[in-house]
Amino acid sequence: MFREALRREIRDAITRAMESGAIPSGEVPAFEVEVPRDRRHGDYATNAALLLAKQAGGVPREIAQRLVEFYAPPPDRIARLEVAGPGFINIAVAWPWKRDLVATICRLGDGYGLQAIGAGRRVNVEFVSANPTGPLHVGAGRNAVIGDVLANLLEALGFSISREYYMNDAGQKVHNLARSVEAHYLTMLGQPTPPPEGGYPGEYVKDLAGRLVADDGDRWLRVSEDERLDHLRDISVTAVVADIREVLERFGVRFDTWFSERALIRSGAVDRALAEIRARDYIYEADGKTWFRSTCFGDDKDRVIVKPTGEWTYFGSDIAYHLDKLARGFDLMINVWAIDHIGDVARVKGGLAALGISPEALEILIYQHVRLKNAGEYLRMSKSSGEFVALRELMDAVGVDAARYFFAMISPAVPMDFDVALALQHSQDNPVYYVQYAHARIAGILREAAAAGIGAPPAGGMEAPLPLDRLTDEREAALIHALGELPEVIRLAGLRREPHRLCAYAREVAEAFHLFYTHCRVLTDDPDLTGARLALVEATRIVLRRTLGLLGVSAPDSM
RNA sequence: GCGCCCGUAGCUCAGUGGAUAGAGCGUUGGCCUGCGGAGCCAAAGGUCGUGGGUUCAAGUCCCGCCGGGCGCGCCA
Repeated sequence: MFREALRREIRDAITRAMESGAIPSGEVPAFEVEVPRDRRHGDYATNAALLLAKQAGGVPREIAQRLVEFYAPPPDRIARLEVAGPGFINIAVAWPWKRDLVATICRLGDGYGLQAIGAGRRVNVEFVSANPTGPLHVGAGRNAVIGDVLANLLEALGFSISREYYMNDAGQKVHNLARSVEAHYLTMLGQPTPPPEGGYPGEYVKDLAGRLVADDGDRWLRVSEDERLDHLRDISVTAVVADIREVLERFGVRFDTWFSERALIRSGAVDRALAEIRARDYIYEADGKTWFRSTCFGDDKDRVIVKPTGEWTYFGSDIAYHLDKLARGFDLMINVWAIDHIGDVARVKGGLAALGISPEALEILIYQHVRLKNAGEYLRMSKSSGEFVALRELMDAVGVDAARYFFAMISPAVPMDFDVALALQHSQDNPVYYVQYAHARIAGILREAAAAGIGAPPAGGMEAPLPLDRLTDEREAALIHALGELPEVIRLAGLRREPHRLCAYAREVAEAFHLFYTHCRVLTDDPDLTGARLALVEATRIVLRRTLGLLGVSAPDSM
């Protein structure tokens, strides 16, 4: 809020100073308006003079001094401007401007922080997309939160977002699932059958077979193996997808589109994509296989795109899939992938490049694996080992709010240790409670005010002028400063694809509030002071609820 | 071997080329006579893996090395 205005005004000051010859003219550098680490330096600081000095020569502190003279903002907005250190300009926001922000937030309500940067550009965010061969494990939880929160952020920035799940429901993996169910099915009907090579050992596989026996009895013994496997695959995938969908919904994630790879292949889209790449001469036949010249796009060797059996490799359908997304009108595709797919990034982009599509149309956000720790021991997690911990179990154990907050809290680029024992034993210590507690406290104050007949400020219109000039305390100032950062946090977290910034911010706001709360009583016998502080409390509630909302974490009125 | 990522407090992690590197947990010691103590205050704890380089300024950018993760499938 403050930052946008400061950036604009400093840019104007630079332009005016250049025009008058007070500083060397040239391009306006990409300067920063940042919060100084040491808050005694003021609310904000800019390095504009340092960059100008570097660019056009001159003494940084002198240039800073000139800028200060040309800036000359009205005193009801900036209380102090001073040149400091090597040439920073420190900026202290004046009280009237801070008080304005409180009124603005109360007026905007949940609209506070919304921006128009995206200008309606259509963005497809594809995430989770786990193979439908079994229940989601905890790694999918991290993927889900990163994707969902990023989608929320981009929506707040004015992008038009579609959330998508790509189901790899064709190919060997789902075939193996069908074989695994078949083995149990046959065994249950008196034909002992060992589990297949590459099969899935989980309990859910047996349940699927059991359900089939209950529903259809031995009907599927009396058909051909192909027919049986087709049916088993269909019912298994359907059941697994339903389970995945249910878990994700409980986890607060809803997709606009569940995209089927089988349907894509059946539509002929993959054949068409291949034909187009072939027309551009990036395809050749050798050893009975069809190859893609990925070496033309920086790969270290060419890749098979059609196997000797005539089946597509995953690569063919991947290309067709991304073409399909573009055909649906998206300006940008963002995929959230686990680190083990890092090698595929260049290949898929290469495939798209072969069709003349800019690599910038597809952005792949890589996140590191989640390691589950239990009392210091790392748990092996893979579906084939059968030893994975399901997202459902984790969610049941620590709660949706804690799980989401925890997954969101850590930068995607950093491998994450999730200590199950700790989460189970000390879930009360999870940082999410600190933030939620601040919200609950606020709700308590507003309840109390209402019960005492004190009119809390309405979230919508604030027609009556508030006695905000009664806000004078340094903790009030610090809290307002924190509230002012929401738009910038949303901007950075969204544009840099760094959802974890929201958690750091939520904590900051909660901390500033708790500090305010301990030192500044809200409900007093001074009506004006009470009114002013109630407005600040309401503004804080809006910001906390908004931030938690972007994280998909609840903002409870009581705990 | 090649490619990408990570290395910051005892542990888990923040950190936008900028001023004295920050949180949480854990440890130690304080604070409940009015709105929720799931809170507040204070202390201890760091050669930012390592060696160079660029810069007025490097945890941040570049190069080498060490340690770790993940890839380098006619698996998806």
